[in-house]
This record gives sequence, C-alpha cells and structure tokens, in this order.
Amino acid sequence: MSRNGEPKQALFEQLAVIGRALGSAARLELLDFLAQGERTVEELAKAAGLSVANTSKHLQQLKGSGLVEARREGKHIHYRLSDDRALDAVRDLRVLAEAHLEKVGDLVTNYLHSRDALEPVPAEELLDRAQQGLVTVVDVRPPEEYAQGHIAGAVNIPLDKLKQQLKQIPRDREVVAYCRGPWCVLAYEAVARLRKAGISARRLEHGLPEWRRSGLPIEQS
Amino acid sequence: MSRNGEPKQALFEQLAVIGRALGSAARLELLDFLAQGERTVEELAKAAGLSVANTSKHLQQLKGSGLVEARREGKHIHYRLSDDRALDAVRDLRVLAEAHLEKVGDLVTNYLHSRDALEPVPAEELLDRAQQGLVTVVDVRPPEEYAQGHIAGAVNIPLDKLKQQLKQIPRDREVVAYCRGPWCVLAYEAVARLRKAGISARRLEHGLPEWRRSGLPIEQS
DNA sequence: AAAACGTTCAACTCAATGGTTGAATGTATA
DNA sequence: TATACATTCAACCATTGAGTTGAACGTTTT
Repeated sequence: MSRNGEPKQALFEQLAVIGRALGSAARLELLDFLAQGERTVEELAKAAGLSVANTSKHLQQLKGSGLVEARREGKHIHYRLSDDRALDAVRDLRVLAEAHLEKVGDLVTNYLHSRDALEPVPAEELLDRAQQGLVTVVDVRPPEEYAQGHIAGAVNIPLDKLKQQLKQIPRDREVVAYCRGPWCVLAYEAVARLRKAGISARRLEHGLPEWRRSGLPIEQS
Repeated sequence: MSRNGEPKQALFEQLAVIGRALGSAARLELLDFLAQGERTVEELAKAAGLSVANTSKHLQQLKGSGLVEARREGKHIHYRLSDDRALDAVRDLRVLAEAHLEKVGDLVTNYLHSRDALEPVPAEELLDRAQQGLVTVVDVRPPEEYAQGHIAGAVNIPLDKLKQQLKQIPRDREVVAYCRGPWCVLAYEAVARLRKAGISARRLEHGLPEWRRSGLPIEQS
C-alpha cells in the first residue's frame, strides 16, 4: 500500500481482495456449500456452524470480492456463486495445498531415513514417561485448538512459532510432538525441525482425538 | 476457527493459509517477480519497493504456505516459485477480478488510454505468425531479465532505449511487445510509443511467465 | 396496522497482520 | 581472526479482521 496509486499497485490490491476472501476457512466452507447451488443465509449458517450474523458478514465479504451474488425471494435472500470460475480458484488452492503437504511429507521421510527415528511413541509409553517428567510434550496445533483441550502437561508451540521458541525447549530430554490426528503432518514437520536443531524428538503415535478417546488425561486452558 | 479440529475444518484451514498468502498486494507483486525466475531478497525488495526486512517477512509467509522455496548461495538467498501451479492460482484471481470487479475494469481501461487500440495478441497467434516471420517480437524488459530467458526470436529493446532504436525496427510488419506479465506497464507504454511513431504495434496478451508456463519456446542469451 | 420473520447493521472485544527499527545470525572476504 | 555484507529475528505499534450482541430494516402474514 504505502505508495502512490500506481495502476500496477492498484491492480494487485484488487487481486488481493479476492485472495483475502479466500483466506478464511469459514468462507471457503461457505463457497463449498454454495458450489452445490443456491442457499439462503440461514441454511449456510447452519451448514457451516456459524452464527447467522457472522455468516451474513462473511457472505458480504464474498460478495464484495465478486465471488458470490445475492438474490431476494420473499423473506429469504439466496446466495449463489457468481461465477463457476470461483471454483477454479478453490481447486487451485487445493492442488497447491496437496502439493505442499506432499512435499513436506517427502522432506520428512527423507530426513528421517532411519527406521527407529520414524518410530512413533505409543500413547501409554508417553503417559508413563511424561508422568516421570522425562519428556517434553509439545502440542504443535494453533493456540485456539490447544485452548480447547490438550494432553495434560503439554506446552503449545504452533509450527510457525517453533523457530522462535527453540531456545526455551530443554535440550537434555526428549521431545514428543503431536497434533490433530493420523493425517496431520504438523507433528512430522515439527519433529523434523527439532532434529535439525539437534533436539531429540519423536511424534506421538496418534493425535489428540485418539488420546481423548482412550480416556487419557486432558486439560484445558 | 473457534471450533475443534475436525478433518474437514483442518483441510479448509490449510487452503485458507494459501488464500491468506495471496491476500496481500505486496506478496502478489513478489510472486509476479518470482514468476520470471529466481531472485534474491534484495532484488525483490527493490523491485517491489519494500524494505528488505519487510520483504523477508513476506517471503517467509509465502514459504510457509508452500508457494515459494529458498536456496542459499553464498551470501545471498534465492527465492523461487516452488510450483508452477502457483501461477495458475494467480491467473485465476486475475480472471475473477476482471470478471467481477468493475473497479478493475475501470482501472485497466483508464490506464491504457485507448483500450481498443491496445487489443492484445493471444499467445498462439503470436507463435504462429512469428514462425512465419510476419511479426517483430520485442522484449521491452531490462537486458538482465532478457538474458535470463525470452521468447524465441524476440529482440530486446528496453523501454528507455526504444527511441534510439526506432529506426532499426522494420516498418513493414507488425510489432508485438511483451514484458513481465499481463499488467506490466512496460509493454503498454512501448506499444503506445511505437504507434506514435507510426509503427503498427500490439502487445502480447500475457507476459513471459505465462508463455513459459504454456510450454512455448524460450531461448537464453 | 401490527406482528412475525429473515437478514443486515452498528458497536464492541480480542486476536492476527503489516509495517518499522535495531540487534542477531550466518557466510564470504580481507 | 576480524570485518563487511545479506538475511532474519525480536520487540513493538497501528490497523484490520473475525466474532458476538442487540437494534434496525424490509417483506410477508394476520
């Protein structure tokens, strides 16, 4: 922004408006529903699990960026995708995300070439050693998810904060990282980075949902 | 995000990470430059008119979303697009912007004084006619960028050298000018000046990155 | 008219982001 | 080894965004 209104800047700014519109999981989910056809605000709110007011605001943001259009019919206002090409953009995002995650996966498996290093920590073992204070348990999910509930005694270090907080991690004991579940790659990546920094690290066999289901101790912030 | 980490939510959140990365004019401009090839932080900062520190932060955000990769070479760190498909996403944004944001249309048409006069040449048409020797293809970017790769058969006439080299341009056939991307200022300006000099000229519909992306012939100096 | 309903607006809180600055890191050169 | 250089980090401020709540708007029904 900073600078004058050169056309080039202005154009990129317009593109950024659309980019921002795609930069929220809630809105992407709304677009996903709208891909199936027209929906009212109420329907969308229910489907996405959002408040009506909040949904309305998201929809207006989408409308402002030209991705959706609205039509009044009686009491209801129906929203629809204004252009099928909007789906192209979402599809591209998906492709990029998959490519990225795959690449990350490759990085991890390349880095952890030793079999035992890749070996995950079973839940019972972790519980056992955590209670003896032998391991540092790291929750690599975003703070919101951490706040909702996490393994008792775990510290929250989201992946993007890992580098900054490396120094605060005790180097004299093993780190066990975990995240959402089986297909969540955050924990893999965290382990890779920790090892790169010379810290002994493994990942929890499963994620938090499995931990909870097994009746193992959870705590909330 | 409010709610728990259900897989579906997690997926959309991953997509949203990429969407957010595309949600800043500065980052889109950086991507635009990177579409031409590897660049150092310093080069990018200068090109985008941002501070180096700020540029670095933006680049790391792009890296975090998997859109770009970095490589160290001596003192410099070279960034590049990690996936050509990233350009697809940006192209989609552009299409959407053109289709739905009247603002953009206004900006574009205001920017080039006569829209009809600056009708672009589609890539296939250019390739076709260039092979028959019917057009003079002019690359108006600076020599360094030209050296890194240009459309096969194109001559390099940077904008500031255009006046001096006008005489060397054959007047009996059409000139097609191109530069970095669809909105690169240089090509518009070049076309305008060529016409002023009585030479029939149009600009390439897209820029070099898109040309390369389509697998059309490139050569290096 | 009045009442009921779906949607939007306005005002607010809290977290996240873009940006700056000066220090720290890591790599080549003297 | 000391120095210069390119990049990143850390701390900080101003702005924006998501989300909530209660009131207002427009349309239909009574």
